[in-house]
Amino acid sequence: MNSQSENEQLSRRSIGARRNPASQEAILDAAADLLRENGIAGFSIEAVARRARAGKPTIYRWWPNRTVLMLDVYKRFKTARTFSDTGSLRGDLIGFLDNQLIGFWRGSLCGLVYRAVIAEAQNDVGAAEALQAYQAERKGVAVQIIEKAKARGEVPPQTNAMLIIDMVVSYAWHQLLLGHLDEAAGQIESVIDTILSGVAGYKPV
Amino acid sequence: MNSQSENEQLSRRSIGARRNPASQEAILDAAADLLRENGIAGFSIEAVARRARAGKPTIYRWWPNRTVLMLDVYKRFKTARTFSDTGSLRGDLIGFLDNQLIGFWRGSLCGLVYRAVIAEAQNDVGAAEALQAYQAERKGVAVQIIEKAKARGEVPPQTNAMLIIDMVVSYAWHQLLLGHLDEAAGQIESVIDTILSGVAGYKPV
Amino acid sequence: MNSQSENEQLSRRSIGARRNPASQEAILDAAADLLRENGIAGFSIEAVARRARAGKPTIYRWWPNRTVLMLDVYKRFKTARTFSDTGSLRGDLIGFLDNQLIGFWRGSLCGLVYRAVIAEAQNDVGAAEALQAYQAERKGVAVQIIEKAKARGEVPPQTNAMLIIDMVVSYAWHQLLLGHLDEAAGQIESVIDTILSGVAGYKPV
Amino acid sequence: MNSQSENEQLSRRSIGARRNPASQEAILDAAADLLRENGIAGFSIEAVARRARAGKPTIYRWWPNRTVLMLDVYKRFKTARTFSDTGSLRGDLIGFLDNQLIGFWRGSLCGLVYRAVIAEAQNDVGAAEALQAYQAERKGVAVQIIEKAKARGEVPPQTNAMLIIDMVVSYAWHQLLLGHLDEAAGQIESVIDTILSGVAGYKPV
DNA sequence: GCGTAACCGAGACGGTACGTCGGGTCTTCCG
DNA sequence: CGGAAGACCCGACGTACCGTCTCGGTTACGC
Repeated sequence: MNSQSENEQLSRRSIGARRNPASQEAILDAAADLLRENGIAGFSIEAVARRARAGKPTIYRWWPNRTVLMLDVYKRFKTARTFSDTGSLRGDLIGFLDNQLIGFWRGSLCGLVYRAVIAEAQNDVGAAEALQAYQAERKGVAVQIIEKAKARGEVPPQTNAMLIIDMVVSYAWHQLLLGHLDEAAGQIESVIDTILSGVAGYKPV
Repeated sequence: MNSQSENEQLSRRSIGARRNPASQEAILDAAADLLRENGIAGFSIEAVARRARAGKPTIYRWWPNRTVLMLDVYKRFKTARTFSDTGSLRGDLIGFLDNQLIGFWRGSLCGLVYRAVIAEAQNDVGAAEALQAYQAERKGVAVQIIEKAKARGEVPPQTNAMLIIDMVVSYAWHQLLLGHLDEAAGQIESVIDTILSGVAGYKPV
Repeated sequence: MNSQSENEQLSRRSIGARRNPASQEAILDAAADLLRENGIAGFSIEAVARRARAGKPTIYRWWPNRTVLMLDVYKRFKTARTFSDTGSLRGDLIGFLDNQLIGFWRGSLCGLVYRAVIAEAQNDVGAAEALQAYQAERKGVAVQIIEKAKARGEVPPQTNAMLIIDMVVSYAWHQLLLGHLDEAAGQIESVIDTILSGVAGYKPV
Repeated sequence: MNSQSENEQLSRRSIGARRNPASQEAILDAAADLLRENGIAGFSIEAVARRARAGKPTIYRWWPNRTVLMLDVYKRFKTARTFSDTGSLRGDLIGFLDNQLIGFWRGSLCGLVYRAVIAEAQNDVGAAEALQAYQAERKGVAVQIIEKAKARGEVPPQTNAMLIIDMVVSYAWHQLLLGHLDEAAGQIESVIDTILSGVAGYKPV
């Protein structure tokens, strides 16, 4: 990934009064590399600039703070993860929890990055807003899963779609933040079944 | 709370070769005050030492890092929250989610502190372990709710108790970290009902 | 002075393959204004370009560095200060020290500009050379005062004209650089008299 | 001079709640070295910190700005330059202009440093005040030369002592700032003679 | 009379330095 | 020995300018 950025070495000047894509690439590459190598602790604007052979102002020009930069790194890896429409609500939710959340985070750098973003959002107001906006957009997409199920008659129209999505995402976040993604991967079906059908054999007193 | 620490003002020297409780109190007070006033951003060992009129080494002597200090602040407020045994699994879980998690975090400084702790745990290995341990202990207690329900015959013996607790806690964490505790307070019953009974009217295709 | 530059506002493009006088005026105006308003500290190529609505390369194209630009601002104000030939060496030197140096610097922006130029010349070789050249030329003119006195027989032919001019200019510089121009204004005659006639009543032991 | 600071290499921690002389030495050494090697241009707080293996805050703790630091470097070299009392005003002034000013600046790093200080004082108010104070103190000492001459009856009591000192110092500054110290060294006697006795053979018209 | 060369504004680029804040370590001094 | 005090090195923060570069557009001149 960064082989390209590394062999361009020492020449990446201005290309006029507009954003230089090569610089942006190099910065995102450097940010990703740093996260991969040293984790969140090794990530700082200073270090990214050094690594990318970019000036700090160039970074601050385009990303107001490190959270937004991290989110950009995140989005960069989140390449076209399409919904695999399985035709059933259960299948779709399992696919969502696996492909878009737990499995996706396990299989790439993204889990690490997302942890950092969430952590950052707890300290910084701007970061919180950026994460908020990103969450809203992602959940808006996921809600469509429920809406399709409503159209099919799998769930009643008055079902609180957002609550269901919230519960699915919540579980994934929790496991991510505790570093339990591997264990969680084995629970995916159980989680979805519980949300859809409740605790098996539950008999209220 | 900090009235005591404020009127002792300028004199709190050593009391001999043992831990000075007044200093510990003053430090915890100062930490809590800072969190209350400026949020997580205003919290630093430096600031706590200034506020508490304590030396930094005094803090480092007793708390290895800021995470542990935060956790201590948290525990200090978490005064004897007893389980209100309602006699039903639904009631107990609602009480758990409300009294021990969402409602508890909303009504005090603790939500803020816990957000900071979780954030810290994403960057720092020691912090992660401390949080891990705390989580395990708390969940161990919560699992008893399910076990009691098993004893009553409300749920079958093979029910995965930890998974249910995980889902409840997950939801609370997620809302906490997104700053949605107020909205979440109105969803408590729906969440528990969904976990126990599933989505109302769900008919698999 | 800058009324013209201000009402041309937003349109000053290229006028072909030659220097645009309007731009040069605007840049010099902006430089002068900045010096007037914020002093030397507020003067930077960046700020001049912003103020003049000019591109930085336009400035660098015509002035190799800020010192030369400052010197141009200085020369711009130094409008036709003619020697008032008083017929006596004393009168001429007083006129020189007053009209061309101390009084001139006090009464206009030029004192400020010249301070900046001298300061710049201490750091930058190019600036030093520019100042050097300017000094040589100005002193060459001033030396004529002495030469005229020689022709009149006021001073012997072997008199070191440059040394006298140096001493006069030195005094002015020193007071300028220490910000003592106002106090120095009252000493002008004493200085010239001392240089010409020595300390009154001096009797070597 | 810096051999000591260089071979202590990597160990210079805190020595408790008080100023560490070793650090101060290392910082002043580094500052002097940088000025010696690269001139004023190579002098920056950043570079001094790097060179001295000191933290920037350590420098800012003790020197509010670079001017004060430069002045400290200057004073450090200005070791006990005693007045050589020659018994005559002419001899004393020549000694002052040579030993304390022109000759002193030529023979050491101090000329360079002083140029930098003067330049700095043109841009920065704090620097100007520091230089002002230093000047006042130095001139106060120099004025004693004239006072002794008054006591001897060499000059009348009403002689403006400060003006004479000002003229001597002015000449030195001017030559320093123009980089003409070498040429000026040959003019020392002429300058003092002119100040004391005036232009030889001057006959007012 | 038309291409082209130099100018113009704009602003991004890699850098250096600024002055500040906090982290975690160390030492001294007092009680 | 405990605790305050605070200095130490370190590194990151976010900002200001530096001087260079490329752009797209605009004349005026020379072939």
